[in-house]
Amino acid sequence: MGKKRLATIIDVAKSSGVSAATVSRVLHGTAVVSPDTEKRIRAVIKDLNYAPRPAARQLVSQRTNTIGLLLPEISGAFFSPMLKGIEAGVRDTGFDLLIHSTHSDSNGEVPRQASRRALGEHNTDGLIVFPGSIDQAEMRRLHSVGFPVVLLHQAAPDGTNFPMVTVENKSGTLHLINHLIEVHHRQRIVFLKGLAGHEDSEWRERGYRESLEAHHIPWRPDLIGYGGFCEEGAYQTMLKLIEAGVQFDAVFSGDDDSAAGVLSALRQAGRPVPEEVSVVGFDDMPFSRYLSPPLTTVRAPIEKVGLKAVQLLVACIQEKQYQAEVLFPTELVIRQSCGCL
Amino acid sequence: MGKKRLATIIDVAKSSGVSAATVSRVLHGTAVVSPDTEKRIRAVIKDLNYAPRPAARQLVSQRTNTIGLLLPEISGAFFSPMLKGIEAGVRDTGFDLLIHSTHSDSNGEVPRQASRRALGEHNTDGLIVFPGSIDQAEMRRLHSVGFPVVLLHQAAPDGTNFPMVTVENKSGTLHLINHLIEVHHRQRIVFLKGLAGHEDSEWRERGYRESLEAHHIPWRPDLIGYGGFCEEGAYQTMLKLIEAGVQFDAVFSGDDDSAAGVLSALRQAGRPVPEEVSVVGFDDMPFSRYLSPPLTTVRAPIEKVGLKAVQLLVACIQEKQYQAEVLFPTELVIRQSCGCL
DNA sequence: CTGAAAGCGCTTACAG
DNA sequence: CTGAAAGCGCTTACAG
Repeated sequence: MGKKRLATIIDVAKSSGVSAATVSRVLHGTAVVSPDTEKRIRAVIKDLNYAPRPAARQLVSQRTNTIGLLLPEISGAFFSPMLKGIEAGVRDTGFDLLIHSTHSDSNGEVPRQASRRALGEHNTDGLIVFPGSIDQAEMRRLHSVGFPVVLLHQAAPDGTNFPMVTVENKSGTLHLINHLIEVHHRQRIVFLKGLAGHEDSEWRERGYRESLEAHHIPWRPDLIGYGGFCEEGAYQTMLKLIEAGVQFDAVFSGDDDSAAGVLSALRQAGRPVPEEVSVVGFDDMPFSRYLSPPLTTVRAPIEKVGLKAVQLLVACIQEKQYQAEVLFPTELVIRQSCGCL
Repeated sequence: MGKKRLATIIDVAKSSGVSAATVSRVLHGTAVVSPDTEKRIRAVIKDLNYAPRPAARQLVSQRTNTIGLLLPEISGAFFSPMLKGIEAGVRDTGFDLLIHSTHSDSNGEVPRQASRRALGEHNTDGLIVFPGSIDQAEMRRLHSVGFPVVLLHQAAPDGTNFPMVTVENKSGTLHLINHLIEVHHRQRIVFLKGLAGHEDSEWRERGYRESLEAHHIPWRPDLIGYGGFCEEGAYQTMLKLIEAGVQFDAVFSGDDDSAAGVLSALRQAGRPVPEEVSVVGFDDMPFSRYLSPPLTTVRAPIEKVGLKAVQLLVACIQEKQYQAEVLFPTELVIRQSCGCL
């Protein structure tokens, strides 16, 4: 029950009657070892339940074999598949995954200087960075010291050329809005945007505008609202739009989380979907097909984004070739909230 | 742009004209250092962008200052608040968080021997363990070597006394089913369970049975189905029940994820909720209030569970007092899917 | 095929 | 208040 001292490579070496160097060699397959001794050593390793201490390896190899994930906060349905993809990538490549949220602590304190150091060159070999988790100055510093970083759903800031991975937001939205206009003859389409600087939101807004323009539908500022890419924000905004008497026949909520809020507000206001109002989202989350009515949306392969980000980062770390930017294609998923079937 | 060698404590010491020991002292506040030298050292640290290498610290201190999180797979709405709580706890206590999913890799391979070693005594000071991520033999081994572990939503296996944290499943369900029976006069209540061995599911089933018994309602095997605590499983099962002609006037879906599937199936089958069928869930996820109709459910403070788990684990690690078991109270949240309002 | 030795970057008694 | 020295557990040339 008391803590047992962990076996070290020296323990294994002694029990096997060899030197630590030889044990190290069988551990890494880094040199030929006679079959006999190898077998003996492996038996002892198992017997002693020996596992190399990463700390010691890190110190001598100057590599941590660890990837850091930096995020502003953990929330939204989006987060889960993203992490799932990242975790899968990390597992495939044999790296460890260290996670840190730069959000305020549970007492609501803002992060101090110390937290800037939570993840960095001292404890990881590279970083995957969510939008909003570190500022541009830190990104530039990381870039200037040549530290591997890959960006998720955001472009590299000026002065850096970090690779980034995201999804085809603009064309995905374009097809989505085209569908609303061409098939369902919608003309007054609300768009609910995210926070200023939210790049997914910005690209989706561009797709929205381009579709309107292509169909010679005037762009109306009163149809643009803030949804915050979350249920509550979208819900509140829709209630206000309705109360303000804004006329609309469709809503593109920005993403699927907020589509749930939109649907809820419309239901509460007695506006039948899709008969009177079409509602569409973006992402195609697991719950989206189970909304009422089932949500027409754009499928974004978020798990793949996470997986790819790890692969790019590992390529950076290993100084191999890698793509500077990968944009995963998105796909229109037609269900019933738009008015189809 | 090339990789710069990171500053070491020796670099700081030299630039400050002191020894490494003194630098170490100001870093830890572990001894009084003259104000002058301290100020000088701090300036150099900042100037050189020095951060201590955890690997070196770990090696000498024999502590990793990191907590490991072991999970079977990342999915479900449940996961996000749980991780959020864990991350908050870890941040508050100054530990790092290493995450590993024991799920098959992205090629569908089953985990090999190696992955048993992904997280353990060699690279963490303690483990938070999700159900299904490690087997009982490994738990017993961990226990026998005195390694700190806290269990989430599962009881400690025989032969171990690891602390566990979860929520009041049984009484929460009891109140939920009582509400259905007493207020809405439901008599034929479907229960959708999770996988065999899923302890939350088992406790909820007990609460369900106790409520029925207390109201002298016979327990009917044909009303028990498998929902798997996920949208799809619940959806399919409901479709089958309906097709089989099973009579029911309410559904307790097991959790909120599956409630979305139930609602969807019922809608598709043309069974109005809540007029003809009451539907209730468990967890109170962010999306639940936005379902149609808004879901009556039981609020489970999952984020608190995660936070508490970290606190218990840290107490174990620091050999302080800790509770052997913490059960967070749950609370009935009445919305409209049960038939209220 | 194998071992002795140096060294990775830190902390911690031990002296002073 | 401060420094010299040992040592944490490993890997890696260097010899043989």
